[in-house]
Amino acid sequence: MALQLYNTSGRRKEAFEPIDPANVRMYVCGPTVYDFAHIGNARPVIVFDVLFRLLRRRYGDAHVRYVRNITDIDDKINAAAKANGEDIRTLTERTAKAFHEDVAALGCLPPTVEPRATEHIGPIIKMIETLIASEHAYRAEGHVLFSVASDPEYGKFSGRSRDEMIAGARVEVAPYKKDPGDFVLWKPSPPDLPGWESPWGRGRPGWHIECSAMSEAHLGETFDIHGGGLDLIFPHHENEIAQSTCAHGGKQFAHYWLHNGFVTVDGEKMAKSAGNFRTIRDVLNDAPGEAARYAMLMSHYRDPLDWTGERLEQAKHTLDRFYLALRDAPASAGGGMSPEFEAALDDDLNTPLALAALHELLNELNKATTDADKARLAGELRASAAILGLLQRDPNAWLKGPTDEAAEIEALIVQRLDARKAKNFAEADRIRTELAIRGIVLEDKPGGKTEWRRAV
RNA sequence: GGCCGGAUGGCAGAGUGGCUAUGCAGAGGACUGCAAAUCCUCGUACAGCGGUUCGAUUCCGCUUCCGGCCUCCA
Repeated sequence: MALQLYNTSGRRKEAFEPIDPANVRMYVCGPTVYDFAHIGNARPVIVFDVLFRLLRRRYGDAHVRYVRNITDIDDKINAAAKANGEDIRTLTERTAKAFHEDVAALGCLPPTVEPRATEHIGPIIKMIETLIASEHAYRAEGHVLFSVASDPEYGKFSGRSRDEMIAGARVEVAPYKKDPGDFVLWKPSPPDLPGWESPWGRGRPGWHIECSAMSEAHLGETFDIHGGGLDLIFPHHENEIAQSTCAHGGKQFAHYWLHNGFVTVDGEKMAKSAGNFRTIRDVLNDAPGEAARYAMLMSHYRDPLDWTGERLEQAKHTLDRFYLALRDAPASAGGGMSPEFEAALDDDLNTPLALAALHELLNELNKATTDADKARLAGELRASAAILGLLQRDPNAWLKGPTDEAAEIEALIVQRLDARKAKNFAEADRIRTELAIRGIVLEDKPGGKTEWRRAV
């Protein structure tokens, strides 16, 4: 079955067909690096990582080009640097590094290219010049603005008319704008803030133009998939489309637009003022990244997701069950995705249904009686889960966790086995309880062997 | 005010015009010295009101409630 994706442009599922049948190009809006990333930022990174992995499986690793930018020039960055008394460059480097560590812990592959806005000032200026030359942009008091009136298609993507936008505008309109909807492509920058020389004086780019310029630089004028959070539909993506199509003589920008839903925490929108701001770091403190990833994939990417401690616990517990089965299965070579699993992902990345398919495999694996069946099912389970970025670790590493007391635990287990052989069950239970208090769970396997793992 | 998306069992969460996923928690059973893990069985949910239909949780309309966006935002 062919991959179906829900296209925000048109608001329906469509069969995915890349422009070049052999190569896929995808752009996803990345983070603005001014602070630690929160759990809401993690969602698009994980969701599009799953899509990246699925596309790589289909088209080959070398045939999927995934670009995710880093916005390292922005008002919030300037403000945060000032508040910290930190150099701007130091702040963005530090924050970008933290972001990389966080998403790596969540099991996300690095994108093919990770362009930075500050490294694309040349292409940005060039694109703005093109827009001015074709009268889609104009200069006003040191700024360069995009003229929404010059683009009859403006507003179509996000489904709003210009009248509505004006009527609904809740922000004071700068007096130099010809139209209240016009947005900044370039703005002046004072000497104490980052800026670049340009035909319009020293300044810096607006947020929207960065993505248009960087996607063109790394994917060309037209590419296949553009992703991001739901909140970016307007104005960010609407503006990107306007800039890129107008700069490219009306050529279509991205063919498929994918947007992930929002994450709330304990039922409420995350806000520092509400005290429910949850960074990826906070979450990684409570659980392994793989559990957080599983918890994220429990909901369909377009639906809202409420992040709770209970959800994370459940994810952790469920992964224990999978790794328990994998631990006891014979080593398996390769294997493919299960058909049910593949069909679920093909249907607009239905990860909850895909996880259900994984549970079917788990159940079969637990019931399998021959080594051949076990190896086959374990292989299929791992090969399927790999697309979700799950179940790729060594089961014992997952179940036992980092520990330097393994030898001591093993010794106690031997003592307990001796006691059991002597039918001294009181002593055997005493040792088991002692370990339980330390968070160690024992499992007596058939054949007199005892396994241990860390309790959830 | 405008535009969009939701409402499913104790919780999480798919899906479907009739055969009513999956996981967690819970109950009973098998296995076990007892456990743990695993397996088996069980609970019969689709916000409300109308309409279409032989039949609607699924399609249509209205109502209520919730969330997102309306130039900071994943």
